[in-house]
Amino acid sequence: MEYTVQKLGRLAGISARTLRYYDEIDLLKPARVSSSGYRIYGQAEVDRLQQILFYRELGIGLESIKKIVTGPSFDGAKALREHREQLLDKRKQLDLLITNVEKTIALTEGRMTMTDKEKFEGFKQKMIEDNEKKYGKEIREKYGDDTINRSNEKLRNMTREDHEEVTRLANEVTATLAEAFRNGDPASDIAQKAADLHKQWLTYFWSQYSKEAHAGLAQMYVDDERFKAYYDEKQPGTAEFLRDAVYIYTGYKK
Amino acid sequence: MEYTVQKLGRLAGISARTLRYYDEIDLLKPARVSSSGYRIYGQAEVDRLQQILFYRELGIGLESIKKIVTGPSFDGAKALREHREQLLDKRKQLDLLITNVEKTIALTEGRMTMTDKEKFEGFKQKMIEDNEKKYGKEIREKYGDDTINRSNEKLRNMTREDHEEVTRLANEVTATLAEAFRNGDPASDIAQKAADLHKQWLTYFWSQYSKEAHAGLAQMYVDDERFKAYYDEKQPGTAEFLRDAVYIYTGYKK
DNA sequence: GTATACCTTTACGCAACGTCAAGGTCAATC
DNA sequence: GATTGACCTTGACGTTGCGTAAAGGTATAC
Repeated sequence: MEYTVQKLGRLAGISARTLRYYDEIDLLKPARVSSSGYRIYGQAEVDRLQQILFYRELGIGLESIKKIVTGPSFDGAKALREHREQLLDKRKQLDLLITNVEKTIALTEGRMTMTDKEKFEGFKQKMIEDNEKKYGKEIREKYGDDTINRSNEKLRNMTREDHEEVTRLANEVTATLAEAFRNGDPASDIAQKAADLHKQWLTYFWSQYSKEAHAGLAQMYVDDERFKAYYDEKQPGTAEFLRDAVYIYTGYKK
Repeated sequence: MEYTVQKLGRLAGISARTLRYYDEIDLLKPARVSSSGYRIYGQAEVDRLQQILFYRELGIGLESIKKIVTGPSFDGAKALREHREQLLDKRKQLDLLITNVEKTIALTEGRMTMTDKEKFEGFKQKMIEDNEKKYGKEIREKYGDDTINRSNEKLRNMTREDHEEVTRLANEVTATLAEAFRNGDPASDIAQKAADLHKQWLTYFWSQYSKEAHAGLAQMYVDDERFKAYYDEKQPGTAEFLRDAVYIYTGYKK
């Protein structure tokens, strides 16, 4: 059986242009060229094309594929292992990206109702950026990728009701926190209620709540100036107050 | 504070070329141009650049970023949600890729010892390709992505010992199968032992063994000609024989 | 004989810069 | 005041894997 570019293209599910390109870069040459200049492919080329497409589906670059399919003694398995490493790295990055985007969505939506949108537009970006860069890494190192990924799952599966609940909780946290702050005692009932609400809010984003993580996050609120700025915006000292309340709430020693 | 291209680049961790490019595409124009033609950036540009880089880290294209940061009433949250969908799709594809690559590695390595490498080089590719294309899809549809992904986990965590065990098992399967075939009865002890070994081999790739899946796979060995060709290579009829043995082994009705 | 479906080569376009190249500018040092 | 070295400018080509015309020749069916 002999094929012209289009026929072979249809057979393999690729365009004629692709075949011409493969010819151009010496990846797949036609078996012969007809008197009128047509590219004619035979069975051997069909087979080879299948190999090429197989590797291409794995995301390997054409140059590497060329080495794999032309080099007679080339170690295909080694190439695959190397490629696998690259893919795993890529996925790690992608997971991080998704985490960031999802948290960004949650945070912006959750906080849009809490504060003046316009005013915070620029600030929010920076806050979230730093939050994610620093805090995302720390959490991942501490609790492993799995925890984070499960957390992503949770976010992904959030319904509209969940979202409303999160927003409501976020508002309640700020309100309660503000009230407790006027009181002044992080051990007071109202401050502990704020800490508890904060925990509830948190569990919407973390699949596994732990006292240590909660306390750690509270400390981060103080250490990271932009985070701190967010909480302190209405009342300076609120970030520290929340941290103290959470410390007491979680029974975490200072 | 005022910055030239390189200074701002250092501050933000990007190249001067990138800044010139952003100028060129009207994504970030300098505050002013000095008498000698130097680009001079101010605080507003620094802030804007941070926004740009934030979105860029999320993998959003520069054109979209332009819309986000220039459009005054642009719905950033909506853009993020859409972008999230894209990322999730991307990750799905990537997971599939990784699955394929890993299975390919396992299969090629596992079978390299079973047969003449040279001879099968081209054939293997086709077999695996079809196997993956057809069978990967079916399994995914039937058992869901999670099963497959957990299976990936398993493969990812394979140690050298695991690998040797897999290779050993693969050899044992073929040897036992060949012996059983000479016997001729798929219900015989030896044939059932082959089916059992095959199951053991399988569980290295599937996290959740099920009789249905095992039987289904056995049937596929017969239906798919290339798969069939692989098993039948030494002894025609072996694929059917294995299927019959597995059917009996799993108690699956014909 | 002609319609039309196919083939050819040539070449620009895409995303986001990296990387020379050729030449002007700034600040400090001799 | 001249030189030096670090910096700046624009221009333009290269990267990857093709898509998409454009301009023109060919095979096949009616």
